[in-house]
Amino acid sequence: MLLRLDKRSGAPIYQQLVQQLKAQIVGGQLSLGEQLTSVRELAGQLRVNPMTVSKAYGLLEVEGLVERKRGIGLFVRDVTRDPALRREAAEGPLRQAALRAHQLGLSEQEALAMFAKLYRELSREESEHAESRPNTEPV
Amino acid sequence: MLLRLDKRSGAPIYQQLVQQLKAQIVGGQLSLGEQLTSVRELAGQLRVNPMTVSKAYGLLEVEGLVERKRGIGLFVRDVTRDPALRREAAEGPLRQAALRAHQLGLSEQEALAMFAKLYRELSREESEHAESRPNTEPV
Amino acid sequence: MLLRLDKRSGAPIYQQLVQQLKAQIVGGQLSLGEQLTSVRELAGQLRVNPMTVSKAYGLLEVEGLVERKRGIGLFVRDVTRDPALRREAAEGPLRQAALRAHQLGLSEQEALAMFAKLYRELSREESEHAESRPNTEPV
Amino acid sequence: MLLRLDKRSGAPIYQQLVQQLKAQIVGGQLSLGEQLTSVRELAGQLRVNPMTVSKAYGLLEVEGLVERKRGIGLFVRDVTRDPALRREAAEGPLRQAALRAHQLGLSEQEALAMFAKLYRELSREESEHAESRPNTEPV
DNA sequence: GTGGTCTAGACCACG
DNA sequence: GTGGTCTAGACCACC
Repeated sequence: MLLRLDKRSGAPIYQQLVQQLKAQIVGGQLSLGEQLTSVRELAGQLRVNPMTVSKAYGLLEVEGLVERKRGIGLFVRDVTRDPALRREAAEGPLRQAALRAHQLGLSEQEALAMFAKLYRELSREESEHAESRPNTEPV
Repeated sequence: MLLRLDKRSGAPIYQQLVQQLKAQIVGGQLSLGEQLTSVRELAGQLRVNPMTVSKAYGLLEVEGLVERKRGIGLFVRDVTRDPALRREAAEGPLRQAALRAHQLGLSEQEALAMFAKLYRELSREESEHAESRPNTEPV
Repeated sequence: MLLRLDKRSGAPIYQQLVQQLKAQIVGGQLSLGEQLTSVRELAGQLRVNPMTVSKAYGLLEVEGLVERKRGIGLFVRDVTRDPALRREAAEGPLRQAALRAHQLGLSEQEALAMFAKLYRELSREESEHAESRPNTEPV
Repeated sequence: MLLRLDKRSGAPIYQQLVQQLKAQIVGGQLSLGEQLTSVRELAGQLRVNPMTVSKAYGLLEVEGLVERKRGIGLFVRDVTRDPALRREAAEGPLRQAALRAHQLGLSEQEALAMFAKLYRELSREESEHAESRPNTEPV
């Protein structure tokens, strides 16, 4: 699970977790039946209070995106992965970023170049993840 | 001033204002010596309490980006507009957006297309603004 | 914490708080790691609105003198306690007082005597504080 | 007239003026019948809006410390100069200064030494004033 | 329990 | 008209 907390954003941590986990479920990065990292381990990796992780997981369960198997863990449920929905879910952060780039006076070309570069970095990081990635930041 | 509040983001309103205003100052959208929209007017436009706007303005003053002229208003101070700084300031939101797009399983191409479209919408909105200022949101 | 608000001074309450707290931190009356009186309690003791105290605390945080631990409280950060800085920080109010004494035509001897007396009263008050904390003003 | 504005104090300028002028009248630095510096000149010297000086003068007149002779200027009226009153009037700023020194952890000895030094500087400045002092800060 | 944010509305200082 | 301060009270996030 590729999660990144933005301490400067001002948004509550549990909310950042919910949004990112939800995105990965809807986006298929977390596949049906996959087990979520345990509360304690994730809390350790993110250096966050376990209650915070627990709260986020709780909200995912309430929304029906995740299923709790007692004594075992949380698992991703079957979920509509409608491409239109996914694009819609991406719109908020993208608009936010476009706004900021615009306010900063970056040209469309500059902004697009930066965006593409950052996107590729993420892809690269995750593939490295997949190979060997025991227990360290970033998650 | 093109400002957009994201009620869903969880970040405090005054902080959203600070970040966006700071971006416009550094980005040159608000030029040196220009007067900021008055507290009361901006509060009215954004349908927000004047104290919230005032708090944001106060923080900008503390940071030295803005100067208060008593009884008159707030004015943009001289500020370094180093392009490198601007790109750096844009990085946070861009990375956030790239992350979300990636988590949602959007391809780089899809994401870039959406980003470009949103950026252009902003440019269009602002130019329309300039022509005829209908006294409505967005600001 | 020995804090005294001067209602007649015309200076905003939050600013009086900031200056006095800053002085105590730099002066070592509030030691490293010590927890500040909670917003609500201090507000109660000073008979002031909690937001006013909170605003003062917020400014101390912005200045880096104080650290917020979420859900726990505010704590004094490590800070240079250079004696020269302390004397410099004392100069403002001392000059102010000297000026007023001079303007009122008090001789140097008279003024010094009054100053010494007032200083000793403060020391006495604080030591009494330490022994038995009667839940009353002054703080 | 030896007047000093403290921009950092947060107290309104006109109030600082009132207090200092009042002190000089009660203290006898401004003697009976003496004419106050004109609004415009004082405003110029202090680099302050004339309305601010005017407001201060107006309040002195209301309090009966000063008399307006139309077309000529303001003059100091006869006023009780009870020494006890003068000491009382000095107490506020002195206590303020003692508090700050105490909060900063200055010893009584240190504080007294600083106070004495500042007091003497004022006396010296004023005597220099008396000799030749056309139009520059400090007033 | 901790601090933080926001609102609505009153009042002040300054030009 | 400008910005600023303060209050009272509601509600949130985190431990």
